[in-house]
Amino acid sequence: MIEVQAVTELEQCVLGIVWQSGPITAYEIAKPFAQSPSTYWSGSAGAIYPLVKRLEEKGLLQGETAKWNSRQKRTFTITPEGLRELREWLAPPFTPDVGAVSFDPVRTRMSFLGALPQRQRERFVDEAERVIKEHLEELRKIHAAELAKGNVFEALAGRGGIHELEARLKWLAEVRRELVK
Amino acid sequence: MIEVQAVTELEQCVLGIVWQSGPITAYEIAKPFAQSPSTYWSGSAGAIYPLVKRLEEKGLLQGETAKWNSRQKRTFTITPEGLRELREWLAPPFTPDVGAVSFDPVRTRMSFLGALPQRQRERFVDEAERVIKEHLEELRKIHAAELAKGNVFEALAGRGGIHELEARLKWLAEVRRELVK
DNA sequence: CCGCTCATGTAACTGGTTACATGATTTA
DNA sequence: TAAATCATGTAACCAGTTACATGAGCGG
Repeated sequence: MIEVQAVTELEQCVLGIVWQSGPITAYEIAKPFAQSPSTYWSGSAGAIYPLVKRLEEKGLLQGETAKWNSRQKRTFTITPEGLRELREWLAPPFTPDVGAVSFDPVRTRMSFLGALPQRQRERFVDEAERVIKEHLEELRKIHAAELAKGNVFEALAGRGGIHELEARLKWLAEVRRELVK
Repeated sequence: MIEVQAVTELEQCVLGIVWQSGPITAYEIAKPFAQSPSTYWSGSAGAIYPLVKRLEEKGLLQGETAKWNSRQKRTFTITPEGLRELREWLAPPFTPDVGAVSFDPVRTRMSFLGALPQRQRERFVDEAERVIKEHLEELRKIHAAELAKGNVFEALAGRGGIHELEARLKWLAEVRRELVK
């Protein structure tokens, strides 16, 4: 019986960050999550510090305590097994959910929009458009920055997010036409 | 001090289902989640049964035990407070994350695609396109069914999902062009 | 010297998850 | 009569969350 200790999506993602930016501290790993426009992961210390410890115990990360002025900090590097794990996560075959439609709070609410009176339905669409446009602007700034830094794959990923929000706006425009009809 | 017992997104969603389809059993509430193409919520008994009990305790749902042949089953109806809660969830102002970009496993992986050799990067895009197209086909079928049933808002929501996956395909086509360049 | 950032953790909680258990009803 | 579906729950688990605690280094 093979011991298949599951690696979570966040763990895989951290593996990717360490691959790209290692040696790196847990603090530095957490930062991009905390600052990301996506709210999916908080990037809190309570998530990351135990996580890197776990990955180290699994042999996917290698920790090293370095001195930093008078104090010391712990940096992590990806191991060969970690890189293998990362590549296995990245490369097909994918788990079934990879191609699935994502969770979108606006879409979820849309199903029940009939519970609002007509005027509030239109306000719903207005406000959704507004907040999405705000986020879109932020994504465009980040994307420009990634391009400038030459992070090709980060930039490509960012473009994916932009496409998603643009699609959401296009959809909402359709919804509005349907509502006023 | 006001007792603000938070209602989760899944709870709100269940509230919406009961509003639309009540009186309804916990079993029937769970089914659409379990069958949904989205894997975000499992729709397991372990999620729904305790949840409806919670909502009943909060006074947002009203349970009633009805006889069903020789057995009995418990059906739930939304209360006036439940409807108020539902409308508050639906109507603006939204919580900040509502307009945020969603979690997309393909996009997450894209950031680290540099860890794969060139040929596997192209295979990544191929496979991603393939699985997304599969899901898209399923969404289109469901959308047609919702339209046929006259569920306007369900159909509109479904269209949102279709737009999202179409945007993902458009994005991947761009990525491929970038990769072979 | 004040406040911000860097840095490392722990503690309590929780909203889900999977898996299990049971049994009636319906349908092929 | 066997299999699928309807129906209701519980138990153990767990990967995250928020909040707390601590303290050094640094820029103005």
